[in-house]
Amino acid sequence: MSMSFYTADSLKAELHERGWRLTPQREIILDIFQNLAAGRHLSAEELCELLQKEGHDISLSTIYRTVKLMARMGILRELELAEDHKHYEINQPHHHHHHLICVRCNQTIEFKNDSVLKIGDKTSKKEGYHLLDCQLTIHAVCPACQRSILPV
Amino acid sequence: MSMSFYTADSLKAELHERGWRLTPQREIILDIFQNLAAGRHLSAEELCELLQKEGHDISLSTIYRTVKLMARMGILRELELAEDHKHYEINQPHHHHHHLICVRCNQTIEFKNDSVLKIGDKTSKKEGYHLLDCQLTIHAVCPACQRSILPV
DNA sequence: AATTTAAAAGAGAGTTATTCTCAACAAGCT
DNA sequence: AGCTTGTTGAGAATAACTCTCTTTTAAATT
Repeated sequence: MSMSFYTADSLKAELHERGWRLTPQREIILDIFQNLAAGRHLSAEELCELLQKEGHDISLSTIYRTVKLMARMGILRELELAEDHKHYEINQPHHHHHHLICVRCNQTIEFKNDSVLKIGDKTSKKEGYHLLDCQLTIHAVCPACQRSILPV
Repeated sequence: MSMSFYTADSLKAELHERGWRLTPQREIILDIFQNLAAGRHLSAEELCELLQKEGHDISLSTIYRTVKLMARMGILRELELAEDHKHYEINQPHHHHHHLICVRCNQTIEFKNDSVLKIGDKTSKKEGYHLLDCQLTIHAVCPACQRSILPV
């Protein structure tokens, strides 16, 4: 199972294992995600704005590269919500949750379910895979949209 | 729970409920997916090629519109595999399966698990949502990539 | 501490999946 | 048969993301 908390040091160690480097940009981005409210996720654009608001000018290229890197390391979860871009959030088993998405209005509800991670663990182990993240995504129609006559 | 099989007639009925129409294009695309081998999925481009091979010239615009429509109706599942485009497959509870994806080489394994659909059912019911589809996606590192020294 | 070297950042161009626009067409009701 | 309005097709437009290439810099080595 993936680690819960990364410090700058543990990130540095893991990067060095692969011949990579800890840069200020990577440290700052990790910090942003770790201080985000539980369950809050960001798109690349949103992360860029948030960084600028905090006085960090990190290029979009670097942001895209970094979130993808961290997702591949298991530090971040890459979410495919209903919008046309990805979202990222910190990957912490304690706050592990899933998403119920309305395909019409895109309203999204987070929910927890302990069995899911167990299934993910069991399945990846069985195939010899090293688990990074598992997500249950439910596509459905919310109560409001069921009622609406509009063919949205 | 969503229906298993759509005929041209049941598709027509469901479209008409919403003031929509059954067109030859929609009928042909439904037919393609229903005759696809179990578990086989197509991207919009692949679907376009397959249609052409069978002598049906349906524009890419229509293909994109149709698969999205059918996904929103619960007829198709919209899959986010590791590639940079979506895949679609027929949504049949009997053949309901999930995906284990290697984040490094993108190799994907399909697996079944009966609990997942139950969780999806229970969760959507609890929130008053009408279930269309639920997918468990596991991101992991495959055995080969764990062994490889290359930092892919 | 200075040197070295290869990874990473930044800037902006490039790519590509997907959506949008709008005129022409046609499904299905009357 | 005619009418209404949803749908198609063609291509332009959009936007998320990646790539390229030069400059910078982390960090290992001396």
